Amino acid sequence: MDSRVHDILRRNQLSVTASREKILNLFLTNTRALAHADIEHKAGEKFDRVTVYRTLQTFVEKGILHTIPTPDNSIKYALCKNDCFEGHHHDNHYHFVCSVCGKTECFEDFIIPSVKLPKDYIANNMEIVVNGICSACRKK
Amino acid sequence: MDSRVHDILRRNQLSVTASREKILNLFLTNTRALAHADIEHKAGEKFDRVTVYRTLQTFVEKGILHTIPTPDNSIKYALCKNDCFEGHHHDNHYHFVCSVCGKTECFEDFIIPSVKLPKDYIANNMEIVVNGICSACRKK
DNA sequence: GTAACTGCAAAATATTTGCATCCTT
DNA sequence: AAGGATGCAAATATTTTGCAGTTAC
Repeated sequence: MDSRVHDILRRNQLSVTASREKILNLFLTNTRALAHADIEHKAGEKFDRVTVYRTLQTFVEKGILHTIPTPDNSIKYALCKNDCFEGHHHDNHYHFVCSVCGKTECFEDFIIPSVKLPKDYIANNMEIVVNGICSACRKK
Repeated sequence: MDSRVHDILRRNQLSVTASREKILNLFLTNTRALAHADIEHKAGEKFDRVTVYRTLQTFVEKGILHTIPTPDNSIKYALCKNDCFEGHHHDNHYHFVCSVCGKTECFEDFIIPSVKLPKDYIANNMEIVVNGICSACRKK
């Protein structure tokens, strides 16, 4: 169990329960984004379907996780970085989905260029999903 | 009925049926993107749910429509521009979703900056969804 | 006439809600 | 002890599949 699990839950005024600890730990020990099914059917674990729904929803509301829209329109979840706590999302990041293995990753260290909008439009945030082939699949 | 409807269907080797004509016409006479429910419950029309699913899928496969992932993870569909025929998507466009009225639009006339990827990653295309307030809602 | 498309029924999936019980604080 | 979280059952909602009848070409 990752040592940050407990702190993150307390920091967000969430009671520390077994399900929350295990699910949050999955994200902390995993670089890729996870879908509901990835969590529910995780080997060796038996999470109740409803608990997974509710836990993910709670984490998103608290800003611990954020959702990623994928090309096939399934929902994936990924950890927000530190800046995301308190609901203030740090939106200068984008997502990469590998079309071969399906791995979804969240990159923060790359400049996101601003986009021009038509007159009188206001942009609040921007979601960028890049599709391609990850380094591991490219080398196969 | 928009005069382009017939041409577009023939151009994509699709037989011209009433449902396809009506659904395609909705997109041609509408600047916003439409969700499955928008079409099925369209006033004055009674489309069979299954026919809508199949028609949308066919249009996406043919490259007539493309899907837009929205923040609430519902699927919306929008017309591809001419360049998209034959399955060659013209991906230099992005989508705007108004957080007030929910209107989803497809903009093509704005430069999309390239994004740097980690070493050995290959980008095939990029999906950009901008959230904000459209001009109509801003003026209210 | 033939192949493709539609619409109905039904199956399969996915998501939400209610509630009694259990756990955290 | 009190409030919140869980897990089961059941209600809803969504999407897919099968198939007989209909339509386009």
